[in-house]
Amino acid sequence: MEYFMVPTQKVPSLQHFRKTEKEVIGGLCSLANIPLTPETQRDQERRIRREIANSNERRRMQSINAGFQSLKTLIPHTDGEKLSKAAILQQTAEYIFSLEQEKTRLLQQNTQLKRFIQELSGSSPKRRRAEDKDEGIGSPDIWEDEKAEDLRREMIELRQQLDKERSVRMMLEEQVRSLEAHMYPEKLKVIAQQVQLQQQQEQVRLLHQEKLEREQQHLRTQLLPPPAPTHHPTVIVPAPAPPHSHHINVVTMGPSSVINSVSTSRQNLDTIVQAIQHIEGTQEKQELEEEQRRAVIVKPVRSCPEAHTSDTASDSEASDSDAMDQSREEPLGDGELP
DNA sequence: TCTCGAATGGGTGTTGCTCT
DNA sequence: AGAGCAACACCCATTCGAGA
Repeated sequence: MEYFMVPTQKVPSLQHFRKTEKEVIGGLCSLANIPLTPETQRDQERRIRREIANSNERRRMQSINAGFQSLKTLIPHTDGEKLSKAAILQQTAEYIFSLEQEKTRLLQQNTQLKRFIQELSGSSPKRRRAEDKDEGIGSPDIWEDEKAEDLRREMIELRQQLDKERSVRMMLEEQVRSLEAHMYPEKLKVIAQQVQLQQQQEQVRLLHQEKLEREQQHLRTQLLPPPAPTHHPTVIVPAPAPPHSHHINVVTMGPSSVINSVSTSRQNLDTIVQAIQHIEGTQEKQELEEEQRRAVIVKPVRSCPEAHTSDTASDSEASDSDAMDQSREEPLGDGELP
């Protein structure tokens, strides 16, 4: 209200106005030879008060009109368009309403863009959680996304661990072979070479199978169309565990288990010991120990839940890798970049 | 003293009718 | 069809009295 008030300094002071009015009225009365009786004096004062009130009312109306003009400049309208006071009020209300709707729309857009940026930059779930909390816009979709993100990260960690274990295994096997060459006589070497050959064949088969896997996966990713981007949460459902194969003759290294890594190295040592025992003619005892050894080696593999992601050369490998691929690909499906 | 609502009068545009 | 006119509606400014 005060904002639109007419500046008071431009308006003459009330006392001055009243004094001037009195003087003017008195002068007019004297000019018209009208006697200044008490009644006429009261009428004059009453009229003067009325005039003052009217003047104030005019100023008030002027301030109201100034406010309407200010509103008119704020609302969208064509130049020269005539707008009544009622129209100004109605259009102002409509304009404010549309601005509020626009604000809501922009806020939603901002939220979506922020989420998209977070997915692109791969920010940590904790940070995202904190940011969402700050905005107060947390939704179940975000929590599902975070679950998927966690699973994906866990999968990557397992992969890295697998690579590390593989390198350790190769190193240990190399050490065993060098020790073997130094320690054992020529007779043992033949047997050791046989065992080694068997292991190499096994490794070749492993590598071949891995290669096939990769090719299949590559084909799947090429043939399957990328999932349409959606804001629905992607829930990763673990693939059903394949039936455990009982091919215990082939003992290979589990991909993501330290236990399996140790078992394979131990297997190599056992194989050498077995060869020595074979030379010493303890054939029956060796077979007994062989049975025990296999039991020891196989048990941890079968009991370990991570065996599902194993790269063993068993029949269940394809299913395992499928499960792995499924859980690896799904988080990427929801418009997420690798 | 200020604010507010009602009443009033003037200006302007629209509409319906009549007349030419 | 177009001009003229009365009625009407709308908007606005002003006045006035009541009340906080």
